[in-house]
Amino acid sequence: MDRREPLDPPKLNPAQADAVRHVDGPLLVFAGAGSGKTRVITYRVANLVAQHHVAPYRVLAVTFTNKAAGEMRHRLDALVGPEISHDLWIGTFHAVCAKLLRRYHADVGLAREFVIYDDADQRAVVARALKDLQVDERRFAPRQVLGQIHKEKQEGRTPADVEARGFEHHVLAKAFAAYEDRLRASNACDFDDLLLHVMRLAEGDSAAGHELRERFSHVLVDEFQDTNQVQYRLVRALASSTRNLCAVGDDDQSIYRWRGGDVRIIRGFRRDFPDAKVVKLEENYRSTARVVRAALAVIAPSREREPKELFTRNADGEKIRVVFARDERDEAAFVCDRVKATLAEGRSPDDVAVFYRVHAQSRVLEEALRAEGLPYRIVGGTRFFDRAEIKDLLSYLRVLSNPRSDVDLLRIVNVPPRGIGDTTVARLGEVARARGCSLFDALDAARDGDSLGTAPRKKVDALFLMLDSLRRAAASSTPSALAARILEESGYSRWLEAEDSAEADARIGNLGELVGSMSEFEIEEEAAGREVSLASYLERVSLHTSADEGAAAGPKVSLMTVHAAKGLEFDTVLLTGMEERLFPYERADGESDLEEERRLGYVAITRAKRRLFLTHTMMRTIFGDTRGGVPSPFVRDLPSGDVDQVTTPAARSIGARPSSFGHASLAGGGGARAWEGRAYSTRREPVFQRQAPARPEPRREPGERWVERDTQTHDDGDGELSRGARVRHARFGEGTVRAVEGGATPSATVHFPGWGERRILLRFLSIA
DNA sequence: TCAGCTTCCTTTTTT
DNA sequence: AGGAAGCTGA
Repeated sequence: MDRREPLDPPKLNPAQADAVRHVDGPLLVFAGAGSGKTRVITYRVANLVAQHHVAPYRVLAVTFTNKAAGEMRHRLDALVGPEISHDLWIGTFHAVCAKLLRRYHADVGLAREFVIYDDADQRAVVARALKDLQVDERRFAPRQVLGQIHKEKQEGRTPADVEARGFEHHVLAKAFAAYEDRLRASNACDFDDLLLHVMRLAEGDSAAGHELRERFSHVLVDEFQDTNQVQYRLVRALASSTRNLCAVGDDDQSIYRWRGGDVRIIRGFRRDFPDAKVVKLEENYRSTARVVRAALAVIAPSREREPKELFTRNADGEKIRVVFARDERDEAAFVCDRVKATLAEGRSPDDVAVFYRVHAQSRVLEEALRAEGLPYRIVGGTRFFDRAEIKDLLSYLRVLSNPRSDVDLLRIVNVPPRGIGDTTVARLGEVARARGCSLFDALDAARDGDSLGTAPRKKVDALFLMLDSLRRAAASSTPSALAARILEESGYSRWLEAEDSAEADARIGNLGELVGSMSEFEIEEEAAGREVSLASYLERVSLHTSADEGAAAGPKVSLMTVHAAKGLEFDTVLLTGMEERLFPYERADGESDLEEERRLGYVAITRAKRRLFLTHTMMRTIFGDTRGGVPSPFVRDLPSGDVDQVTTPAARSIGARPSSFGHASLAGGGGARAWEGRAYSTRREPVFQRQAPARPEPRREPGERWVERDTQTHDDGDGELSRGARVRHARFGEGTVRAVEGGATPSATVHFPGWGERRILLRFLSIA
């Protein structure tokens, strides 16, 4: 994100000042897009602490993402100084609750080492529960059932509540109950539980509940329009002793209904807090007047909005371009063209963003950018921590920390292969059930007795002994050292090495990175004076995800879904796929879903600071079928006076006319050109590619399988790399070599600015 | 145990 | 179209 405004107060406008000055009692801030919300939040917190002597540790500010929390912390560091900022409670809902549960775990029936199950773990639990229930697998897919369970949990309901809804919910209620039982037995939580546990405590009569309600004097919630019922009840409870609850958000930007966010909460806040002070931030400082008008035109038809008047004093700026392309490839060619033109103006690729409604649209865009050698990054997508080898290693660590975690044990019981197949695992499951113990204990029990044949018994014995010895090692070593030992003693490293494939090498590299990041974590935590334990590392990892994996080095065009774009801003925005069925997405039907699509369109448009393109195509191939494209109704809502129509040559050559509005002005030049796909790029404007890299970087991170496909980044390792050399790594960018290690898999220790020292296989480095 | 085949599905996604 | 997950045969 590029927020480089100075931290010393530019003048606050009256509304902003109003919000900042408010001290006691409930406060609701409607923060329009680009209205300086973050500034208001941070100044208000600073004001509480500095002017009103509120103890920093009694201020709680919650966000939805780590990134938002990090930014808030960063800004407050600058405003009030690190010593004070350090004591403020700033974090995501989940991180804050995890921290509280570290203190109150016993009150909710968890052991101190409880683990947090991610999506895949949760699905595994549901799958096992469903198997036990012997329900029709076709009617009850784990994924679906898990989704239902989350929906219930996000509304704060229990299996009993579901059961009470009637017979047709019986299976769901049973599965839900079994899921909860299994989590509890595993000493594990899902993400919802972190919040639910704390919410129930804070609403309850226990001593812990009383403490929780007294703990914070001021509670602040960012992106309040996306809160779900549980989150709302949680912050209400936490703020109940003082009622100093400050909610900041914009109902027009509520786009997460599908994951529990309930826009009615922000709209109904005044009903729940009739004495709330309400402030509306309505002046937009981000965008040109045309962009603001376009955004307002798109959101205007929405019903049930909180009334507000977004305005700007910025100049009109450039007209918005609505671009009619032939198909998605032509659209991509247009995008490339605009990127080049922007670079030719001397701007950075960082200034440009390409948005789409669904990930499936990204592939064609990527291909085109890559073919043109334009640097780009995909924001979102698959995460480092979802990679199989990473999850394996983490499962080892989690089993060692919390042996009751069956899901983790199951994951690694035969990885690497050690002759403990499905049959043996099933037997172990029976043992566990018969004794009412965990799988880990069943492992121990099966070492003698006759539940297993001789051969499997030996294997199980060996596994148990290995885990047991690692467990003892766990007590006395750092997480990173333990991880290294696991890789050694479990045979995991040897297994991968034996595979001797590019993919296996990549996996080894990933594991190396993980271990490296663990040492980094240890150093950081020690420096901050915090206790370093396996449990604390695991917690950090569970709550920490792709968004923080860092935008790697080098300026790049950003590609992302509109959802991922919320909260960001860019000089130039290309909003693609503005067609019926795609945006609004066809599966969003029903009035309230359409309203949310509209808000999504509003979010997309308001990201643009200066220049905005909306593209649509005549036909599009997606999900395997080709369809004709009708311009999105949102395009038709745009104010005609602020829009220029453009038709790409390829589209024009097959007779496309911007007929959808009738006030079109055609882009000049270039008569009919070929039918072939690249028509547009054949008449590209003169481009000075001084910014474009001579050779395109390999495509990488987030989003991809971690397999190095690009041979030119290989360094054959014949000694030309030495201390002090400048090298480049796909994820960490440029760095300086500190040491080189030879051997079968030569590697180097490299210092990357912002990342610290990493040990990296030479094959992943190129000379910078 | 595993590669290769089939079938199914496909919005958005943080934690 | 393309990916993931499940299944089957060697």
